[in-house]
Amino acid sequence: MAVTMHDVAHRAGVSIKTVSNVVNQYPHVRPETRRRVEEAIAELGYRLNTTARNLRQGRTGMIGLALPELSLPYFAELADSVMRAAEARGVVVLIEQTGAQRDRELQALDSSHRRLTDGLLFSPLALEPEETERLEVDYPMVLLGERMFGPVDHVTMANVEAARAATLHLVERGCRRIATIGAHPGETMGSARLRFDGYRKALAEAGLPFDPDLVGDAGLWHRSTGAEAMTRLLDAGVELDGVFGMNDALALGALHVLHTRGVAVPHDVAVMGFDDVDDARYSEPLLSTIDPGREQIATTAVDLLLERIAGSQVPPRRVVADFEIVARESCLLGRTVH
Amino acid sequence: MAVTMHDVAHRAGVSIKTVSNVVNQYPHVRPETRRRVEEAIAELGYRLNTTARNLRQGRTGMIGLALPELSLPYFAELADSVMRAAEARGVVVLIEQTGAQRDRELQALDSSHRRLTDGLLFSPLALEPEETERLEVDYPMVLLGERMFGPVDHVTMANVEAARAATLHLVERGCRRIATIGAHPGETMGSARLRFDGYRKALAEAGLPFDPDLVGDAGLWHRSTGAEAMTRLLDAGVELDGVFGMNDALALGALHVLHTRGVAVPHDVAVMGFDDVDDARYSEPLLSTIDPGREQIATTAVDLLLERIAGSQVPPRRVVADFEIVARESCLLGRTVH
DNA sequence: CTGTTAGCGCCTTCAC
DNA sequence: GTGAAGGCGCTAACAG
Repeated sequence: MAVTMHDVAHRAGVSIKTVSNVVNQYPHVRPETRRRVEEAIAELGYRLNTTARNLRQGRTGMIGLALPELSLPYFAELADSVMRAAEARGVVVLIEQTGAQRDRELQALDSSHRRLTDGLLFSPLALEPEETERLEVDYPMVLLGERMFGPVDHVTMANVEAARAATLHLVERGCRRIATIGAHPGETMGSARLRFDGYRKALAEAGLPFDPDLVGDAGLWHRSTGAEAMTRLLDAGVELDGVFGMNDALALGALHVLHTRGVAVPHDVAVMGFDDVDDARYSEPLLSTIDPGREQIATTAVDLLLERIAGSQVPPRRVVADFEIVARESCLLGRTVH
Repeated sequence: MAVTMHDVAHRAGVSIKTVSNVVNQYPHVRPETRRRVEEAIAELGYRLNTTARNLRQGRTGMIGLALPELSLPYFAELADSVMRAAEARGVVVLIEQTGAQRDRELQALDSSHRRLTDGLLFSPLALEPEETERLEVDYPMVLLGERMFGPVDHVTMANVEAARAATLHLVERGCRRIATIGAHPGETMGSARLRFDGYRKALAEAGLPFDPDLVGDAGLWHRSTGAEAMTRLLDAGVELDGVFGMNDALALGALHVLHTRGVAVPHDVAVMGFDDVDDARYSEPLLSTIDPGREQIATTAVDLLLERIAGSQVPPRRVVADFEIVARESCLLGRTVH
């Protein structure tokens, strides 16, 4: 069977408690004793039994991460960041996919995984704002994303501000007819609505008129839907010199179409995305975009959750991550007609 | 504190063992007793403590999945399939990223996660074939991918055969000058080499000459590198009427360039990818590709691993998944000059 | 600084 | 068909 602390203690000629002290970095152990124990550990190939520790301590050392889909680049990269942040703090992440389906999101709140984790990072996409009471669960939880505002900690992007900044960035580069792609008409919250609001805000501030003809709807935020929306705009003959894609996939789809149609980017049309997904570093031309602070979101969310797990009872907090404009080729300066 | 079996037993007026029997679907429980226990469970909101069960049973009910990166679409979708397969079998998946770095791959073999999992599904990308002895670990493991052939169970794609089939598919559609993109010159194993071998095999069978000018190298298998390779081929003025991308990202990058250059797909050039990634369903035109049997790979790998965990001592097995040609628009028939 | 004791919540063994 | 006892490997509390 597996080597236990008992075996190590026996071998090192100490008690089991001393072994525990060494393993747990308890400071008051005589160096000589510590050495003997460490030697025994090495010789026996001992490895701590996490399950036993967890049972004893009443925690599992794991946190859950429930997200729509790993195959959506933003979430894959978010998962990456969360795992890194968690690792740095000594906890392990258990990922769960909800497929952005309402019932599976509800299920995640009550799945068997909840018995295996000390808390949950929850990124819902389908739950409705009216269902916030479902978020009143009896375990620590931190919400990610824009979707809900229940009585729990919440880490979110500066959607409005960042979209505004992206649009203004295009204005500063000389754009006067700026289209946006990815709108969800009728939506009252959620990223599409918030980013659209930021876009309009920027136009207003810049003294540019809002033109509904410059708005490209796109339900799913994929390359293909971005390409379709861009195609519709071009086919409609709308005059434009800038495009703000509400995420990078949409913007990349738009870039693709512009290329195909012989529209020079950034010379004729400048393009901004949103998310700073890995792909944006590999496009032609390189896509300018918004870094929404994914790292910060991940580390903050993990920290808030760990505080709750540690027993913090402060009122629900709301953290908005810092964003940054990532200026690349697709909206280089110097494109303006002087 | 949490509700325990003891509480339930007390409430139902039975012993703790009876509760355990009910919870574990033990058949010989009087219906009346079962009902009483189930009632008590519901009333108290009892949930089994998995940690305690795991400690007692000496297993964790979790399996590890170590893969290069979730942000690579193929692996994100593989993770998805593995999680589904595992769920159906009542086990939970713990994902770990290695970044395709040799040291982190080695680390994964010995990380703290190993104490939390009953076994490991390991998909290395950087380890060298000479290092197969590192795979002789003291826990159940199943290898995924082409990279290594150590003394462990291995589930792999039919790389050579599928690449051959993809290339022949282009031949059947009338292609005579078929380029391939994604080659890794000098590689002796790994997907790039195997798929290249399949490509050459198909050419030979079809009686077509192999022309080194039709081979586009690409170290990383991204859209951008695919686009670059395609650009180099076109710029070199090589005559071609078909392209086999060694994965979908490469093929999608090539599609993009062909579009930009005004080359009609599939009319002038037919294109095949490999992997059947989600994106292939959203491109313009839709990308024909190879479904390498990801679902089958996932379910088989999970099954093999669970057999090992259950104690199976049979010699290492090697399973090659079935593949399928997914014919979409990018290589439609009727493009041939008759 | 180190040893002893007593469980964490569950399942297995063996009675009854 | 059900109950009682013991222990999985570890750590918290308290001695010494």
